[in-house]
Amino acid sequence: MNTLSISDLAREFDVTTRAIRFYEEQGLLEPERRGQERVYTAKDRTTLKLILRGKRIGFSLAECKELIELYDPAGGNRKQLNTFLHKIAERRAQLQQQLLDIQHMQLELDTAEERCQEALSRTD
Amino acid sequence: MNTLSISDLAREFDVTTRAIRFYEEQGLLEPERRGQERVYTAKDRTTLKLILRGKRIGFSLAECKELIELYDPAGGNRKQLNTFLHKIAERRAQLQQQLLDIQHMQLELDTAEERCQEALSRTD
DNA sequence: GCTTACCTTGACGTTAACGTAAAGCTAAGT
DNA sequence: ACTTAGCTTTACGTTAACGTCAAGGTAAGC
Repeated sequence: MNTLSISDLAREFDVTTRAIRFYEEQGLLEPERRGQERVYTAKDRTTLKLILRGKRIGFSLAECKELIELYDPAGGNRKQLNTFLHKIAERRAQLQQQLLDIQHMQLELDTAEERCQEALSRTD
Repeated sequence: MNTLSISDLAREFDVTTRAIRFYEEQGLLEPERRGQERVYTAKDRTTLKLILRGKRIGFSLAECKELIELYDPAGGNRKQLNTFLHKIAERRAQLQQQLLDIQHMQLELDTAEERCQEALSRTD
């Protein structure tokens, strides 16, 4: 029986136990109980991984929840799947824009650095 | 005299006038006044563009302010420039991770979609 | 039996980035 | 004179995602 405690999970993914309980409170996780302690399985661990991945991409917890529910009930609802594929497409577009923005800034910072170094060299 | 009103700017960049005033309140913008009305120049417009670009990348307003100050005083401080190049590097790494995360999800959603379509085809 | 470590719930606090009235000035059109 | 449109400041409200006590239960080791 490969089960995990809440702090096992917290350590592994570098989040606080408070955060994990919060995800449960929001309905993203439902671990079993041994007495009143939470017991996490490999599936819960996968779910948490999904949550954190979703967050990194910029999804809200509510959106992460939708994402998770997409995997659970053996795929009942086709419409939700499409709306979510749409959301992912949006994120990709946003990522593309971010890439452009960063490249833009990089260029401007490069010239700023040049000006700065020129000014410094004149001080010598 | 190519000057802009606050709602000109708001329209052009699709932000509210409240947001623009907030940026000023936080010290990111300092437009001139005609009477008590704000008057924006092309330079202010560029600054706002920088702010919004910074935000898209994920910088906080405080960080955006640092960014702006990098261009202003004819480049005085070498140290700040380096710390900011560092921050940009961090954002690029984060972007890379986001790309990976999105690819990951895309794969998983692809298989989820397959399962879903299988299930649907069996219903026929 | 006492300490230590880890777990629980409950509830209030926090931060960023604005939203949203409230209350009023001003210039333009009718 | 009246309405409309756009501008102003002041100030309280909002949302997400936790942080941070408070107060206590439990199991292990000495």
